[in-house]
Amino acid sequence: MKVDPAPTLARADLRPTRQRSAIVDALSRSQKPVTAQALHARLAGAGRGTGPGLATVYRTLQALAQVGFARTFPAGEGELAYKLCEPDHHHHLICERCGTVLEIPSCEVEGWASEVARKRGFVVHSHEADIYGLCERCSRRRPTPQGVR
Amino acid sequence: MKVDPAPTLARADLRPTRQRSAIVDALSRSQKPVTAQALHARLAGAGRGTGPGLATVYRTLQALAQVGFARTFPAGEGELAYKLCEPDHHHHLICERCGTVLEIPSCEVEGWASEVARKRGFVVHSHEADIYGLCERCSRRRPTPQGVR
DNA sequence: TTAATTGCAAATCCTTTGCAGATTC
DNA sequence: GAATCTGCAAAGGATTTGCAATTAA
Repeated sequence: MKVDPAPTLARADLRPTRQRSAIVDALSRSQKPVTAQALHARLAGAGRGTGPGLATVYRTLQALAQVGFARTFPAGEGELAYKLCEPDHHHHLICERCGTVLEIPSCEVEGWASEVARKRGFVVHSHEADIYGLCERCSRRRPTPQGVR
Repeated sequence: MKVDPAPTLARADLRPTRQRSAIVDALSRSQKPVTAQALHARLAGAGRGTGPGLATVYRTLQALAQVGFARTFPAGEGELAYKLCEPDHHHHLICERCGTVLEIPSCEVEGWASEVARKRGFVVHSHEADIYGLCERCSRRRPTPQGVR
């Protein structure tokens, strides 16, 4: 799923600095949500002391999430993991074993949502729907599950 | 929605202490998710210095959530809000203005979920689906929205 | 009597901020 | 040049933990 960081940064109205590009690049290589800490460690390990500072990682992820180019998932205790994604409306298929997240573009939940809401006098603004289970690869193996990291 | 705290604690396999009862009681009176901090403050204010300690509030909420008698919602930055709820499968209608959360017992998302998952080789374990919007009362007024508190 | 529970305060630990210097436009 | 970024280190703030005293079973 690797992607050229430039267009993403441009669309998010962020200057394409070396640090930000590295962050988006690393993020785009991951099928799983990544925490700021993990991303920071990963980038520090790669470029021999040349990775972005932790503060920059946080600031960038936050900026991406704010414009909808990244979504946050709860990870561990009090941590947030980020995953790059399109700002369009979509849902997620989340593997509980390996943490992989797939985007589901189509949405057939609309009807159900508005119907349920109407019955109780609610006006629908939006909805979220995520599916948890095992991805194809994981459902073929047996062993121990892992958390989203 | 007030409820007798005893059965809930019993079902959660927690000894019904004065502190825990107070916590469950306070929680059951709220239609909105409440943070541990807020709950602690609320209980301290009520009983004139006799409220449960902050640590106890955290421990109790955590225990309830673990057995499924409470659900957590993200609140503010890095905070969690808790709401008492049945451990059965259900979804939520969340008012973005006043923060009220209604449980929706019926679920018509099953079919959609398994169909979408099957197409990508996923095995479904569970799913979440929450609807955001305005509750009846709020949709009739205009003014400023409030966050979940 | 024994095991669970509480409170307090100290310790954790993720995340945010202030600011001077470096970059991008 | 002006407006944005970065990095560093110092907060900030919610949550967890250790431990002795208290309470439920």
